[in-house]
Amino acid sequence: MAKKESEGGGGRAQAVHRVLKRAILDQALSPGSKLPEDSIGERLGVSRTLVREALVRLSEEGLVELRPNRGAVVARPTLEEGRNLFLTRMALERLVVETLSGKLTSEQIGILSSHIAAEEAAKKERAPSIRLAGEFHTLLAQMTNNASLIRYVNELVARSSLILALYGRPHSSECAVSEHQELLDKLIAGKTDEAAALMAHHLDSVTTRALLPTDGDRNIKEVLSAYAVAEGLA
Amino acid sequence: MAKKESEGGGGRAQAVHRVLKRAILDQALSPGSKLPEDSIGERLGVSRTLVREALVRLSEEGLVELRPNRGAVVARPTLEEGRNLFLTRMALERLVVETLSGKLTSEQIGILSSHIAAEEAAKKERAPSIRLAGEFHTLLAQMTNNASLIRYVNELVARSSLILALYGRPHSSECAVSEHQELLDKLIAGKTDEAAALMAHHLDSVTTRALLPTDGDRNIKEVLSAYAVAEGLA
DNA sequence: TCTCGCCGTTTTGTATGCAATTCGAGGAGA
DNA sequence: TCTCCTCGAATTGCATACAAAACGGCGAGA
Repeated sequence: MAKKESEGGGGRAQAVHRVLKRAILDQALSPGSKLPEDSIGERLGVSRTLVREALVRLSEEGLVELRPNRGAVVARPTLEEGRNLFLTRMALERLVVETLSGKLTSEQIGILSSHIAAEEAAKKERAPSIRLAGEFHTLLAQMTNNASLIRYVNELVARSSLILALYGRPHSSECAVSEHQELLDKLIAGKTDEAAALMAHHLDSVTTRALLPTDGDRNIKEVLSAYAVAEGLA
Repeated sequence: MAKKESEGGGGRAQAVHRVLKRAILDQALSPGSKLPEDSIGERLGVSRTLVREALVRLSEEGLVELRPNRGAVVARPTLEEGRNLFLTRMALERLVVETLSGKLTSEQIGILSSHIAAEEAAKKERAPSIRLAGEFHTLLAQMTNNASLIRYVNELVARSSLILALYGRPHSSECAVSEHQELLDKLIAGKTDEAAALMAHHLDSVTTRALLPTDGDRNIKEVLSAYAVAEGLA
């Protein structure tokens, strides 16, 4: 009964997919990074065929951009795509809380509570805390038992990491852990509307706190100012 | 400027993908049909490699089930997945109408109106009318300019066809054309809440009218009764 | 100095070949 | 007759080979 392979899924293509996805979400591969089939396959000990399959999957999930004849890169969503993405997230996560409100089992509550504790513990380290914050949302989605909802929330949460990597403020704690705790309380209490409002506020604050400041104009200025100094242009 | 290829996308892999997707949505390939790589490739004049890529894409979209070592088949969502799917659809399409309400340009109104006219005209033919009804929803989503929203609505609408193919009543006109017209009217008038309610009702009626009747119990009984008669058992 | 175009290198696109697995049809044994 | 086993055919999993396209450097010409 023991599995020979290190892990789940099916074949090695899935494994490649998981490796790349993980690397992207950890920002070991940052948006815009090239993903050459050859070197990836060589490094992972598989042929280009499998790397290709993994890249196709990732592109379907929106984590990778496949440019015909020009190779794959880690996706670089625009700021507007980012905002739209959070709009979509909000619509879906509202469904999540509506589905879950007042219906959490004690086992589920335990899982969520300990997850929040883990978030609290990891608050100081940037990379893990980002991942854990995302996982809280996917964990919630998981509990709905709604396959399509789960898939989409997963994708959106994953892509949110990209957005935050690109446009997020360096020090914004993307998800205030306390908000997760509050949300959980409302869900347990079955206060659906309040929970939904909280979720909306929670996601909205991410976009305004971490994303908005300030609309790309500032980014351009920042970028240019660095060059200006280097060129002695004030 | 004239394209050599018959259509859009990029390479031939996308073309294969489109062909298969179209065939599935037209129910030329019905749920459960086997999709052997080499016969498809042979028929389409491409190698298994490209068919494989297309199948991977389709499986990511949820239209095809990829069974390791056992080939691909057209997906057969369960009834429960179906219901959940419509729940998800409702959440997303609510966002669509909220986004669009009161903001349709006259050009867009024209497009939608003529589409509704086309639906009306094709009302009698089963296959095209199903496709057109779906396209109305994807058309609306398209107009939001929200990339992720568009993608998900597209996927969900496509999968809805599968659901209806599997569990839909033979004669249920899945989307009453008049409801599309009403919805459009509300959107133009900017009556957001009414439009949202209408959309909710519209989708809900699909699940209850076409899907619910009646919860699988009846299906089992029906199926068994046929066999019973054949065996002289009542 | 700047631009354009040529050509070698690198990377992707696609087909094909071989090994591994599954499926199904007999056939032996009970 | 039923079950289980074996073996061959069909199909997938994966690697590799070759063709085509893009990238980059270099030199010619303005």
